[in-house]
Amino acid sequence: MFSVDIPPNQTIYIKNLNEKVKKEELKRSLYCLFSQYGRILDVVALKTPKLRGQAWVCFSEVTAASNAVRQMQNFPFYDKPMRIQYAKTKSDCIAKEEGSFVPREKKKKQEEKAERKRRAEEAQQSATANGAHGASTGGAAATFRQGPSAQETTAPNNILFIENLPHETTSRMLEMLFQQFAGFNEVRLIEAKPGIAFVDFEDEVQSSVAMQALQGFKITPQNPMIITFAKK
DNA sequence: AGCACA
Repeated sequence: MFSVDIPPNQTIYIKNLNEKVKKEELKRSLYCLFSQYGRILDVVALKTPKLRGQAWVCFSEVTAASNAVRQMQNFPFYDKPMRIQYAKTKSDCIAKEEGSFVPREKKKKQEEKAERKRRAEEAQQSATANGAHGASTGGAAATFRQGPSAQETTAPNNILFIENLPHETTSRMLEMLFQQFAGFNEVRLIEAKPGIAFVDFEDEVQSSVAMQALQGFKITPQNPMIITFAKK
């Protein structure tokens, strides 16, 4: 029942992604988010009906994938907790690095499988009028730590207030994290007060997107960042 | 829920 029965893989499979996010942005955000665990070789996301809301992130090391699976499990990403497993098969980009890549066409079995699946789905669709069991357990939420919901007490602002940063944080590092979001302007570290920063966006909608996406992001395992709107 | 590589 648990996803543990999938053997470790250099590639992680992520589902329950927010389907409203555009593909390119999604890939960039995932890249940025997961690059803390190791070198990323590729990020794959498709918007086809069967594959939207899912993505694959290919690491150069299995250990990186393992850490990502554990530590980013249920991470709130664009408002939805990510569900992460190892991928079931080897990614093409990995096979290419190993030199074991075979352009897909020798794989008749998979094609047959796919067609059988397709037929089964068609048959099901004709009989599908129901089918929704909301089993979203907010249960194991202790696997990641999120900042307090102080954003409820502060009005939206185009400026974000970041705290709980490791003291070694540089503005370069924060830029790498935040510049992927539309409307990003600049990062300001406060030398007098290490551990906090301000991040400017064009408007509060864009700052909100970044806040949601990076809330709880850990630059080090001990430092989930707490993001709130700056006070006016 | 859904495991691909356009």
